[in-house]
This record gives sequence, structure tokens and C-alpha cells, in this order.
Amino acid sequence: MTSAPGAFPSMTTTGSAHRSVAMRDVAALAGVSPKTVSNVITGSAHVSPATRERVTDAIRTLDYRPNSSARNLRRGRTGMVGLIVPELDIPYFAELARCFLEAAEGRFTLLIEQTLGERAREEAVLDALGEQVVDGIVLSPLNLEGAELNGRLRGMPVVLIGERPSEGLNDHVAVDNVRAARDAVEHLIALGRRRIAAIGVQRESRIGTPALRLAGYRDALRAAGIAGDPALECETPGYHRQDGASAMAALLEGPATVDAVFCFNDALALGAQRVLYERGLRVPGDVAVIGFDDVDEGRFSVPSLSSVSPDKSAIAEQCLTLLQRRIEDRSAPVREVVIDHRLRVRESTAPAPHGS
Amino acid sequence: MTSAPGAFPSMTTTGSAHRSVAMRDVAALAGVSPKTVSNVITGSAHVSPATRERVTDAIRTLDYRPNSSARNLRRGRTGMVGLIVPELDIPYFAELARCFLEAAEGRFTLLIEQTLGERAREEAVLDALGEQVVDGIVLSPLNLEGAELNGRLRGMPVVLIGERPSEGLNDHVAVDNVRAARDAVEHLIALGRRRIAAIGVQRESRIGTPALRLAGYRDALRAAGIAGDPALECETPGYHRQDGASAMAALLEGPATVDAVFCFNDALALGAQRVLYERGLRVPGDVAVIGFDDVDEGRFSVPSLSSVSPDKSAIAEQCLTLLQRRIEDRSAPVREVVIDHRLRVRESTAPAPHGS
DNA sequence: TTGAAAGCGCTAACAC
DNA sequence: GTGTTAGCGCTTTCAA
Repeated sequence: MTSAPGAFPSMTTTGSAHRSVAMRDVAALAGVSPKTVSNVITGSAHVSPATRERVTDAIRTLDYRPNSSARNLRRGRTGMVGLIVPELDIPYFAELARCFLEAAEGRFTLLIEQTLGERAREEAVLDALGEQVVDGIVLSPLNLEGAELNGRLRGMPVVLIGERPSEGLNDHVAVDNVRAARDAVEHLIALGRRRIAAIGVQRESRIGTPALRLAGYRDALRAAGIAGDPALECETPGYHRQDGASAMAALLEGPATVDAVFCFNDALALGAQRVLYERGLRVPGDVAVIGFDDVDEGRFSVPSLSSVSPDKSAIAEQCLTLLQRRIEDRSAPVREVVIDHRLRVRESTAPAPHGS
Repeated sequence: MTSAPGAFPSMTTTGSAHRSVAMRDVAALAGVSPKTVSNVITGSAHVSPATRERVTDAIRTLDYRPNSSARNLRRGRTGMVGLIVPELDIPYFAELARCFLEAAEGRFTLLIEQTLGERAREEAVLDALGEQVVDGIVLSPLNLEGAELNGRLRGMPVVLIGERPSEGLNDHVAVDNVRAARDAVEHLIALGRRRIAAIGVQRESRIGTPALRLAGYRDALRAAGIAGDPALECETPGYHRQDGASAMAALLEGPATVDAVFCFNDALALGAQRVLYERGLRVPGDVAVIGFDDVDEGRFSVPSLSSVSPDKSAIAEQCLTLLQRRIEDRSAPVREVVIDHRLRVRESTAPAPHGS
């Protein structure tokens, strides 16, 4: 639509002029001051209908687009927030990212970054976003915590997600991980299982999500009077399907017997199920499997996967609400929001061995 | 680290001052001009070691971070590029997004947006990014095409992905969709299948990916002397697992017989496999299934999913390279890059009914 | 090698 | 309701 003034809209001309139309050009054409153009665009002051029309006409004629760098510089805000997740191709984070993109619509522009679970990258991403490109950050931290994290952030507004609030320093949104893990394992126990493995343990992380889910797992066993067995607590380097498959294979090749597995996320669980299938073991007949996250994939897997289901849309919504508040008032009291979860029971823990 | 000048770096003070340190503050502390500080940071001119040291010391002392809005305004570029995909929770796009994030590292900051396949949102996203927030766009278009698309873009550099270049107007990166689809169907034919369905047809789209894959499907049938059957060409509203499941169910409930299915993406295929399982049909014994995209999920599904595998990292790499070139020279000749693909044969099309 | 001055395009503050 | 002025923080001339 880049066309000569007054011309009928024609095809885009290749190689358009380099200097773009600025507000002053619009003002000149409309015969008003830049301030008035600004008022029309932002709607921040009353403009007479006649003036408004002249301005909007000029905007259309010149095909004017405001320059967001200039606006951001002047306003001191960018309207962008960062969403920093470990890995975007872990289904949970992909689904979460979608929820965030939807929740951010009309409020923020979302900048998605991934840390790949590496500490160095986690630091690098925080440093990069620190250059006043975003007004705040939603962070799913894997390595940084507490005072160290806050040092890196240098006062940047942040909402933590999926981790226990380290010393109440930051706003925080998560499900009750201990309780949710306990719910999952109690469900397995109610099925009559006693040799219940946990896949996804990460001993490196003392305060993170894996530690909380492990705690919930142990709580449930203890409450049922089942002796814990270290051989059933399986560590994994990551949270991908392959990690679950490797852990399951190792478990089956070891001496311990297993009749159920609680996996710390669905990807691990689906990897585990694959290995059980390859070994000719039946799910849930021989081994019941439950995951965590309730990703879409688990509704269609064979067998379909039971899982702890956090309200992902609520997580996104709450995070952005908390972040907005924190951006507007950095001294607001630190808040912690607990997100509802529920258990989705599907075939992988169905009472009957092969029910649908 | 916001602390009094000269003070030893201390813990972050909560509620730091609002005005951030600017380059002039650093210059003042180092006893140089802002220009010299700028030179140190950008490395664009030679600075004497002594001066450089004084400046870097001052930067550290004040914990100075450059303001990217100001820099962008001055430079006329933002260093950001937009990646616009239909839906981030379709596994293919999640994996692709990860590849893009990795390929962009150190070159661009990536802004990911999704269109949800809706035309209005596709337009809205392009308009929003048009406000000079990104230097260019990688777009996976579903609705806009050709001259209409270019009108919306208003000269913004763009690389299209996954679609046939409409009239050679834009740079473009994709696998040879017709050929790849044909490869997949020929593989099914080589297995001895004759009643081969296609799932994922979208008649709305005449030039898009679905149309190309349909063309390849028909080519393969024709070349093998197999009569096409409109009843085997199944439309789906979207490209999620549920869409594949619904299409497969409809197919099985219809009068046509089926012994193989070519799905236009893996999510559709996994949905279809789920329904086949529920109906007690064996894959590949009764119905062979092949998908497109080679997502990680298909390596772990039961049965594992045969698929056409595009080189996703290469797609990301090529897109960003083309985009960079286009940003630097808007009148560069339009280029089209074809990405390699290969067939991954897994259990869902294994010759033996239940081989691993 | 470094400094001074100007200005990127916008909006906040204050006139009128 | 609208205009004028100034300046956000940086980098790019042009001089020294």
C-alpha cells in the first residue's frame, strides 16, 4: 500500500525509500502539531472529531506506523516481557508458551527464550534481557536461586514459575508440587501397587520442582507405611522422552521389582511407556504409569496417560497479572499464588488391565 | 548492585532509584566523553588500553547497562526478528521454534508469535510487528498470500516458510512438499497397500502446504496406476491430534476400505493411530500409517511412527541467513531454498506386522 | 585516539 | 483542544 499521496492503492513498490515516515510528516500533512497526532494515536487526550479525522486521513495517506523504539525510549518502558523456559520442545513448556502468548495478547509483547537447563545460558539470557529490552520476566529457573538470582536480575521485576519461592524473595506461581506428587502416588497405592518407582529425580536441585515432587512421593509412601527404596528413585539428566526411556530401561535391568512408576513429567512417562512396551510388559497390567503436566500428547498415547493436571492457562494469567503489578509497584509485597491441579485418570492407571 | 559511587559492590538494594544509569554517568566517572564509552562498548573504534580500562571499571562500578531502546532508535534497527507460526503447541512448530532460538543466538533476538491459523490474527500480528519492533519476519503463512501478503508487510523483510513461493515475490525456505509426499505414499505402495487415505486435506488452501502434499499423494497413486478415491481424501479443520482422530474415525465409519493412511503431519497421524488402537485395528498389520515432520513424539509412540523428516535446523539456519541478507539489501534477488528431507521408516509402516 | 554537537522519533510538562 | 519546548539515551557526523 506504499503509494504516492492520493494515489489509488497499488502494488507495493520494491525498494522503498529508506527514511520512514515520522510523526512530524503526519502532523505537517494534517496541519496540526505532532502532539495532536500523538494524542490521536494514544487516545490520551480529547481531540475534536474534525481534527481526529484529518489526522487519521494523513496517517492512512502516508501509511504511517509509529516507531516503537522512540516510544519506548520516551516512555521508559517497552511493553515487552520475557518468558524464560528450559526447553521449548518439552511439550509442557510448548503448551505453556501458547497459554502465555494468549494471555499476553493486548497487554504485553512476549519474548520467549530458553535456557536449555544450562546455568551459563540461564545467566546469559537474564543479562541480555537486562538491557532494558523487557519490562519484566517470567522465569522458570533450574539453576539460579535466591539471592544469587536476584543479584543477576538487578532489580528487574520477575515472577518465578514452577519452583518453591526461595526465601520469599520473589513473586511466585506454581501448583502445590508436594501435594500434587503425593496425590499421584496415593492414586497408585490405591490401585494396590507397592513397588512404586519415581523417575525424574535430580539431586542437584535441592529446592526445585524435582525435589518437591520427590518429597511428595516419599510422603505418600510413608503415609501408607510402604518402605522407601533408593533403587526406585531414578535420576534423569533431563526431562525428555529419551530420559524417561533410559531410566525405565535401567530400572528394568536392575534387581528391583516394579509395579508402578510416577514420572515427574509426561515426557518422561511416555518414554517409560515406550520401553515397557518394547519389553513386552503391559501398562497398567504389569506396571502402572502416571505422569505430571497433562499434555495433549498423553490423551492420545497408547495407552493414554494418567497425569497430574495443572491449570496452565491460570498459570499464565496469574503470572502476567503478578508481573504487571510488580512492574507498576516494585515495592509491592511479595505474593505467592498456588494454582489448582487435578488428577486425570486414564488407561495407564486404569483398574482393569486393558479398559478404555 | 546499585550502590553509592566508589562503594564496594554490595547486595541489591530493594526499591532502587528509578532513573537508571546512563552512558553519560559512566563517561563522567571515567573522565571521558560518552562517545568514548560508546566506542568501548561497541568496539567500533580503537580505544587506548588505559582509557578502556577506566571505562570498563566505571561500567562495573555503576553496574551500567546500555538502553536498547535508545540504541535501536539511533541505529534504526532493533536486532529483533519475528517468527510467526500457526500454533506453538503443534509439536512440529515447537521443535522448529527451538531450532530458531538456537540458530538466532548471537545474531538476532527472536520474537515468537502465533496466528492460531486465523486470518484476522495473521493480519494483526503482521501489523503489530510492523511498528518497527522487528527488522524482519519469518512467516509460516496459512491464509495470506502473494500480493495481499506483501501489501500487509509494507516492505518489511520477510522469509516465507513451508509454503510454495507465491509468484516468486518473497524469499522462501521449504522442503519439496510434493516430492516428499510422493515419497511417503510410494513407500506405502511398496508395502503392497492400495487403499491409501490422505488425512489433512484443506480445500480452502489452494497454494499452501496441504495442497502440495495432496498433489504429491495423487501423483504417487497415479504413477502406480491406483485409482484415486475422493472418499479417501479426508479434510481436517486443523492439524492437531484430535483432528487426526476425528478424521480417522469418520473414515472407518464410512463405506470405504482403508489399508494405509498418509497424514499431512505427525500430530494427525498420532491421533489416527489412537483411533485405530481403540477400534482394535493393528498398525501396520491392518492399516499402515505414515506422518510428516518427524517429531520426537513419533519415535516413542506405540507403534513408533514412520514419517517424512525435514531438516529443521537447516530450515532455521537458512531462514535466518536469507532474512539477514534481505535486511541488509532489500533489492537482493528473491531466492528459494529447498531443504533436504528423508524418510524415517519405523514400526507404523514396518513390513512385518509387529516388528520392532 | 578522543571530544562536541546534533538528532533518531516520540511523549510529558507546561503553556495558551 | 491544541501548540511549544524539551529531552529520553544513544550513536553519528565532524573537528581537534
